Amino acid sequence: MAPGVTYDYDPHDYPPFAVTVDVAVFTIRDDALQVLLIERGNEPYLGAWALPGGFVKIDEDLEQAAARELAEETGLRAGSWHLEQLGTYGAPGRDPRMRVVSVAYWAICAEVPVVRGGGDAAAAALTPVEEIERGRVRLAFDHERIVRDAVERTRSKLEYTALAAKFCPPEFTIGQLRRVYEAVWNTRLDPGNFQRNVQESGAFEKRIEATSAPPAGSAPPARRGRPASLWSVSESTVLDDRPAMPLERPPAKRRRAARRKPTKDE
Amino acid sequence: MAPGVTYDYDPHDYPPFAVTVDVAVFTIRDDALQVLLIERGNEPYLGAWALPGGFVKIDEDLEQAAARELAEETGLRAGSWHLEQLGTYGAPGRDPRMRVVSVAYWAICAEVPVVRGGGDAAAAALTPVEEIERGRVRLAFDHERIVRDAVERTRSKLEYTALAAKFCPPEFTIGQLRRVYEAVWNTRLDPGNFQRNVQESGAFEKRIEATSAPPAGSAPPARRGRPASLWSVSESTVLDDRPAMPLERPPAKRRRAARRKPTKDE
DNA sequence: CCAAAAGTGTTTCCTTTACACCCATGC
DNA sequence: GCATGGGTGTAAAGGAAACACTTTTGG
Repeated sequence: MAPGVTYDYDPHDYPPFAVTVDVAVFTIRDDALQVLLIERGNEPYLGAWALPGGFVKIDEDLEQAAARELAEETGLRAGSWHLEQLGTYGAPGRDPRMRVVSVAYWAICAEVPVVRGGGDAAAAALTPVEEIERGRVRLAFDHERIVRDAVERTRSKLEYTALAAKFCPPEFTIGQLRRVYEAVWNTRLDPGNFQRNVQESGAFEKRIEATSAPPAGSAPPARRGRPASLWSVSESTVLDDRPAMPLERPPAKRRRAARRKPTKDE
Repeated sequence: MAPGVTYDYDPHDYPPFAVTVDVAVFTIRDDALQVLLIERGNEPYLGAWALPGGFVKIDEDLEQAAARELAEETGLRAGSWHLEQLGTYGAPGRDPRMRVVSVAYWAICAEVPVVRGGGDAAAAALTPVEEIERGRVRLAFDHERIVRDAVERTRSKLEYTALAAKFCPPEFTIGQLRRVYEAVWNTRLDPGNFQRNVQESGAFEKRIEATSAPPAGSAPPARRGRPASLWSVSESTVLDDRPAMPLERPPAKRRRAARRKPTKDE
């Protein structure tokens, strides 16, 4: 549909809506799940924190609009993220100016370069989702609801897909991947069992055998301990889709503290 | 937001969209999952099959609009269904007349009285989803995509919630509930194991102990065999939410044909 | 009587869990 | 050496699947 097209409908029957997209961009930082927020530079809610977003253009696809907002706010280039529709929020009165229907998206990025306000954002910052879940951050519009829904959806999807890999660089160690799950559910997983599960899931494949060679390039800098092999998502894996991950179910039964080795006289 | 409100935005910056809802209404009929379709009485796609739907009113909530369409098309009264948002479909050009963003919903009804065309529907009919999955029915707009997504979502939700009960009357036998799963996945489940799973899930509770009394009222008419107890969803069960159903996972491993009883000399 | 549906009992098998333990590195 | 993270082995516990069997009805 080209710009300049004329509409042949009667506005009385077909009321005009403004359509926006809002994007919840997640990343792992400081071993915690964080979401990108911007400080609003315009009314309403001037000065409040909100999700990045904006109006959909008349000839623009919805996901395209979300990707555009995401790129504007982070400076990242297309394809370096996973972007998916979350749901649509359109209660009358959610925006005091006009009737707005907002299509919410959520995204996973391995890292989010926080850009100083692009567009109408006064500032941008990564915020731990735990802050929001505890109600310690006041968000504009119904964005708290959107963030809560997005977090739930993210956790849900990580349980049965290989999407966790999108929180990591293209090649990663199994330990890095484990730390994603540990951050998202704020829990601890058994490294040995996790190792096996990743290997046997078929969703990942080993790229670089562990070597003593200096891990150059984009590989994670060795810190300590035995060098790890680097893995990536298998060619055939559809990130987005089930069934991928028979990993340890992170949120289900919380792991008990390690038990002492039983004494001989037991 | 009251009718007659004036908008303070510039249509150049905030282009006007038409917003519609489309509803995929599912029910079980003839032991098969079926979806309600209407035959379009207007252009475009005059005469084609489509999902029930229509324009959202300017002061109407999205779910309210979906419920209104559902009630108009089925004659059912509010509350007798489960209605949930599916996703939003808004590619430019999906409607040749104008730029439309459609918020799709899906619903479960225990039974769907097929009403002759309400509104702009020439006719209405239940159609087995298998017909659509096999591409044997041509649908208007992008409604085939919506139906496929809705079916997938329905199957997914039945796996981990107690929503299957919404395909049954308020009180139902465990056998009725099993037949829902069997219809939705077109499979056979072990009656004994299913029985136990329902009882132990905690999501349901027994209402009426099996009796020889004539099953009057809305109770299902006894057909054959031993009378069954009637069950309903437990007070505390949140239908919509996990975790409810550790039932047999219907689509996963397909059940093998029953094996013969091993002979003694085996 | 037989067929069919409801409901219970039981065995077998497979997966998950909770570790123990060895390996390779930095300090 | 010692702490730390990578990676493998394994025994025990728990749960799912298969199916025999009993109960109660209609025809």
